[in-house]
Amino acid sequence: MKKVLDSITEVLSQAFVQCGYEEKYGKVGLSNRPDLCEYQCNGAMAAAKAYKKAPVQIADEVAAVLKNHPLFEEIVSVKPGFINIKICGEFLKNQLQKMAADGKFGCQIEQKPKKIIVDYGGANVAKPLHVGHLRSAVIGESIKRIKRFFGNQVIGDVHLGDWGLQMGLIIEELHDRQPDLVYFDPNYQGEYPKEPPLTISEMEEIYPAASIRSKEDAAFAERAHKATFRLQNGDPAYMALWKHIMSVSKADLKKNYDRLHVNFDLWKGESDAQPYIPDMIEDMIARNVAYESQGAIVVDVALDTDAKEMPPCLIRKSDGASLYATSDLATLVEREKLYQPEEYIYVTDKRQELYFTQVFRTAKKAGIVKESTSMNFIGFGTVNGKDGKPYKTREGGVMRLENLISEIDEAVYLKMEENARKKEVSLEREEAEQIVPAVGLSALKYGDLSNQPSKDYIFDVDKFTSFEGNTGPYILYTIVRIKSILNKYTKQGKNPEEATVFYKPNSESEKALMLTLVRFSDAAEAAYREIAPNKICQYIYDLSNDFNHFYHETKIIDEKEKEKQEGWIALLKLVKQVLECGIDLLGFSAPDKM
RNA sequence: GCGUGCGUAGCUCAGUUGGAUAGAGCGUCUGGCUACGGACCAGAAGGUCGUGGGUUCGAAUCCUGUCGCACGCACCA
Repeated sequence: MKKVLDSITEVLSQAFVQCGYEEKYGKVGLSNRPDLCEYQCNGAMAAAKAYKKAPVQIADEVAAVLKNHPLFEEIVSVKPGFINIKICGEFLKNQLQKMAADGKFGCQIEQKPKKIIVDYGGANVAKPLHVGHLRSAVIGESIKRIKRFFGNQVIGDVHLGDWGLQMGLIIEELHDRQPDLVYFDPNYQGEYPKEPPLTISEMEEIYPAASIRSKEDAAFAERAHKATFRLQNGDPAYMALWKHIMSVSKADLKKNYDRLHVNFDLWKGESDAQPYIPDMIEDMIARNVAYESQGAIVVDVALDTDAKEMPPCLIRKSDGASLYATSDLATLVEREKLYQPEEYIYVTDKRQELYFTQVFRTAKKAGIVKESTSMNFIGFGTVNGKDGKPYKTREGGVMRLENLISEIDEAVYLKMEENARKKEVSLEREEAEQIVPAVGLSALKYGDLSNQPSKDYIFDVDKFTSFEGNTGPYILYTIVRIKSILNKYTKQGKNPEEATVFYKPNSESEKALMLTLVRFSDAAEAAYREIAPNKICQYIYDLSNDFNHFYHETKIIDEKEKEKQEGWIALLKLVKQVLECGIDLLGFSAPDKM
């Protein structure tokens, strides 16, 4: 469906041509003076120079031509040379009618859908999720949903850290605690047990303990390194143990990600890439892409155009061990073999930008990834506390994600309790248990996503969980309120489903709401194009505000005129759908009550 | 040292890619609402866009000098 801006631009462009100017000057944008107009065209000022005429004169000519055009309620030229436009309510009404019938609310879906792999999450097996994992999960999930909304085939991969030193640490710690386990008996020949030798809560305790111990006890650290090495060389006992650790940990991670409404299509990890490493490195050396330098194997990735120094990409350490880059490249080998995506998006901490530039260049130079494949790095900033420093626990330790969520949920619960007290109703425990996580999640995700991904932001529980202002709960509240009105309408014995015909705007606030509504596709497309979920937040916040403004001065349920009331119900439904669509793109959903 | 990013209201952030009087929220101040659609609404105060220069009809936005902060600069992930 054609967008409002395009329709107006088309008309303006024709008018410019008719007056003897180039078509390109007819470009129309949103007004930045809503008090004066809804849309504006600045082309007359640009044209003034080219045609050596006063801008006002040009604007006057164009506005005169369009004076009685049916699309406009008003079109005037003003002082320096702006053309100010208000569009006709009837046209707006028809536009909404089309928008409501369009499954994507007027968004232009990708003509040629792409296959895209989004690499996000980055959890480490056996280690608890912490604040650092929050942004990757939240931003990555939203990006995945946005890309998918525009028709692409998107594969989300958690890309677990499942092959590192933490495995050796756990194995050795377990060895010391339960030396009788068959995994540690060198003479054992039988099948290894199907039941895991440890639970998730044991593992949660064992890993940090082992990690601390390795820093104080050099001999233990050495043993852990050796165990890791043994595991990576396929020792059957350790492999059996590793599989148990994996399954226990994955189940727990899944549970935690589910709570965040973060769903991965693939649960691949570094270990999956290991089989590809030897051939890959050999091939890169054989084709002179990689070479030896100071005992290590490296790939030159510097370009003449680089302003900054670009160190070579290391793919094998001088001691023969592989690195993060090795595993990332081998992962690409596997992904190309299995999926051949046309685009990659990595969502990680922005401090890794240089590193990923190296990996991307290496992948292309080595021919692992085609030149035409786009490889994007979305780097996010740090989650800080109110002091502007990385968010920590009160004791100064790493903040676990679980605790962060509990902190938010607790704040939400207290607010709900307080509100219930004000209204003098009691808060049903069962109801609260359903609502609190939903509201908490909106607070957490909206608080994160409303910032630009690349910027650091301050994690402020009070601000995020506030039911007022630019927050997740405020958006949810708006949706819940609409649901409540629709319920009331149903209780009058009417069916909201039958209210499908829009009514032309008859108040300023109603028109403002409609104008914001038709802007959805612009906001969503900008978010899509720029990989910027914060644009969705900005938009749904505007829409919520416009809606609240409108409903405040409109008595919908008491309206006697049937057509008008039905038009409003249709409008409400569309606002609700668009808001729900918006929060779904952000990765959360609204409860029925709150 | 080299490089990258960022400096916008007391605080947290926007700013449609060069347009009119730089916008929101929180906080502060004033007013409305005994309401189950008020977790809201109306209004006020608050700014030399870090700072100096340049480009042009026009700059928070582009170029440049400078100050401050954060981050990164091959065998960690």
